[in-house]
Amino acid sequence: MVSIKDIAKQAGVAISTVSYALNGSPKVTEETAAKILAVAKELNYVPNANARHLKKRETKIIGAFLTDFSGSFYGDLLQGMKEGVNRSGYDLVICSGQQAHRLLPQRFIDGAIVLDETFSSEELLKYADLGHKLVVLDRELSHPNINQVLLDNKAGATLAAEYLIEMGHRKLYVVTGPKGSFDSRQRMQAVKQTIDRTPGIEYIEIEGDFNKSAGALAGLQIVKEYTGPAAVFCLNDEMAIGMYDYLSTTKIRVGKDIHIIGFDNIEVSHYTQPRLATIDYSKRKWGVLASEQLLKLIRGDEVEHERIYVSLVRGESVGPTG
Amino acid sequence: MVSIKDIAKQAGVAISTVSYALNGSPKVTEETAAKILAVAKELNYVPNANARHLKKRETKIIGAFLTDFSGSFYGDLLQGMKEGVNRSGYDLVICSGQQAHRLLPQRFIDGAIVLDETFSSEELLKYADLGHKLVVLDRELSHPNINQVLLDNKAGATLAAEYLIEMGHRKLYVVTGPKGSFDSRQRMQAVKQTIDRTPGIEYIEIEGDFNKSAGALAGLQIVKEYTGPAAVFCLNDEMAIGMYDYLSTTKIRVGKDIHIIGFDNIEVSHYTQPRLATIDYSKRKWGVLASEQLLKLIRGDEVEHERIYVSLVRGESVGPTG
DNA sequence: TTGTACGCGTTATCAT
DNA sequence: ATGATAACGCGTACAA
Repeated sequence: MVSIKDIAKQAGVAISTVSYALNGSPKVTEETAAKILAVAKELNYVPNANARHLKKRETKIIGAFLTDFSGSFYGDLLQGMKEGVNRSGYDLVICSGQQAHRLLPQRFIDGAIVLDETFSSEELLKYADLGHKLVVLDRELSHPNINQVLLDNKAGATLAAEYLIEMGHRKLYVVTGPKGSFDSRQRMQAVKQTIDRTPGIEYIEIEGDFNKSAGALAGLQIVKEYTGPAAVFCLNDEMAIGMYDYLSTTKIRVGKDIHIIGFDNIEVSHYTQPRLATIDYSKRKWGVLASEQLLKLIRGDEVEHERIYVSLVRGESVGPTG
Repeated sequence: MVSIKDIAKQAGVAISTVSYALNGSPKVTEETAAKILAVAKELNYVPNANARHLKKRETKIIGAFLTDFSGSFYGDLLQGMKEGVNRSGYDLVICSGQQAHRLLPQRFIDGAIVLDETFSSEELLKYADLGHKLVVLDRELSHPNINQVLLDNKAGATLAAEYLIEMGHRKLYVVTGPKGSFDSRQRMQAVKQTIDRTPGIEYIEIEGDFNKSAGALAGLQIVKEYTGPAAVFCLNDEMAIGMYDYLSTTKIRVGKDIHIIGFDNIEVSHYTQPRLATIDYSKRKWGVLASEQLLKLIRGDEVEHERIYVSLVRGESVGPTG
């Protein structure tokens, strides 16, 4: 590997001169700088990031931590994050799994955006205490080194529940996310509040986990106890899709016998028959905002928690009470 | 930040002793080692990866380069890669975009898996020349530091074309990928060879780019010149989905008037009505194999190019000639 | 066990 | 005003 030392030798100047020249410092003559640049190119010089980062104590890299890489959920979100960090000369890398956590404390990245239920809050707080900067998208955490950019779950869930009620439904299932999920908890709360405001609603809760299979299982249960039209709020689209899958093996028809609404407006939802009603929000903006907040934290700017607004997408998966 | 120097001071030993102890070297008494470990924990010591990597000249991190983060295409593939690298104590990070290329030459990662048409072969060869290890999933490149793990495009495309012909179709459209795409080229070649073996096939090529919009445009063209049943081989599922989208706005029915087969068996395809016929392969295995090959390259083991086998998935999107 | 050179780039300080 | 010298960041591993 060629280092600045090699360049210095070749160009007949001091090591520091090479460093200054490569960094465009005005401390070097244009002439000398040009010569050094030429030599560097000739030797195929590439700076060793590890050496630079060791000295500068920053890497200009941001990490995004996800539970897994599956589903079409993350595309736009990550795209947004990348846009946000690139704009400020940072790079984005996506990581997943317990093992990869080390990248943060070992200073491999300058900060992290976390959307990973399995990343414990204790661990996050520990890192924050050590001075690492974090943005969380899936929980509430109070710490000067942590910023939150959360979905407006309550608004979304309220919209969904009101929509079902508006369409005349009086028997209302909710298929929840996993026990520990912040998003799930918030959405459930909002549903309950909405129902409390409307007399005569029958409310049944089915525990899910945000995966397709949970939706299928919930579908099975609902069909088993089927007595007449029912409405279901799957707390995310993934589970709604799972429920479609299961129902397609029965004679129960979505939008007629069972009315379903989801949350997230993932891409697959566009292709379901009938079109799944759901709650939409801009995943790209979410990503951009999250990365901007993180960079502010890193720069030491003032930051306040942010919220991502949502809207209702109607679909034929919810019809009037039959 | 606390460094081994702080630990050494606190524990009353030499810096090198600390380093040995932390790395579990037998050169240190169990007693001393225990004490040092205790001090390290007490001080919340975390090694600085940059310093270690600077010295060891390796990072134990592998990078996967993708064109973008969109679509449900990558999930299993990345999961497979992660499994593969984790098994050997490496971590995986996902990168996208021109900017992020720097991670490789700057030695931020020990090697890269590339599935990104926009990453030029010249650039890849340049890095390979500089000694960096690469696995490519989307092109053929001959270099001792580069290994290929490619789809068996020819087998897949042949299966697809033969399926359409078998079902009685004699007018055959192919919607291609972008001009530079290796996969697209290989698939087209195989289709042509298959057609050449069967007399009386009408063959029409429509240029696409592997995106949904190209499929929609191709659909438009096909409908415009529609005279009777036609079969279409979209060289990936994404475009097939785009074509479905467009056709759903017309009175042309998939599987009756137009018969469509795709390639990739992405998740969305399962939810199309009618079910899209396509070419399937294990994306997870592809990822595992790619990472294994890269690690072999890094270790300096012998490696040969690998191939991922494919199979036909029948679907109601292809019916008999009407 | 310990002292120390080393990996490589940055930058403050000093000499010309 | 230019540019050279050297300390520094932190962990590793050889020599003593």
